[in-house]
Amino acid sequence: HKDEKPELDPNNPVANWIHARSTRKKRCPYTKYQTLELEKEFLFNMYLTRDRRYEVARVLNLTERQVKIWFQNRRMKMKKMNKEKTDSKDQ
Amino acid sequence: VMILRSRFLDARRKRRNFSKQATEILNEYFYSHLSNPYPSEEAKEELAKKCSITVSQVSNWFGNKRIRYKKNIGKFQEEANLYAAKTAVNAAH
DNA sequence: CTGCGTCGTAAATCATAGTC
DNA sequence: GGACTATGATTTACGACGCA
Repeated sequence: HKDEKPELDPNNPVANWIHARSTRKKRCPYTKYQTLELEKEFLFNMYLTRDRRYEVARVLNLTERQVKIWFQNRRMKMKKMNKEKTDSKDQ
Repeated sequence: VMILRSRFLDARRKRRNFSKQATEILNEYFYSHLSNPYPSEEAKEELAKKCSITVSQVSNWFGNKRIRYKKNIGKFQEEANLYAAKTAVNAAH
């Protein structure tokens, strides 16, 4: 009666966990100025056109990929904030 | 007004440590699923309810716990043994 | 096949609570 | 009552997968 889960780890519990690849870029906190400008751009429009992305990246000295990902993360943050707001309303 | 507003907005970072019972429940789940400590959305909701915290807080807790455990398994060995024993007792009934 | 979308997460960092 | 540590929350950066 000892049916166990499909585990193959002798004594290394973290073996099957999700791990970031070693090639991943280390998180680099953005400056106040960069964040402020990104927020302003987000206020202007939540979704970037390719031209705006290029321009924002150039001005803030970030890559287009970083700007794209910043907007993706910012939209998720907004979604989370909205959810919490409505949840507290409905209780 | 600005002060009140900023206080309200910064309230996100005004935290309270979770209750002892809540931490107990979260740790029981974590150590009894140590080889795959990734609760489903449903499991998170259940844990949130049991702990009287939000689903986001449950996610934060597991994210922090996983990385901090992984970073220093030795430091958590005693805690791991404690909850392993507790789970074993529960399973025996 | 590209390319950007969301979702869930890793890892680092932040901010403060709690402890000695 | 600081210095130090623990802990919850937030910020970058991806991987996986969806869709047009």
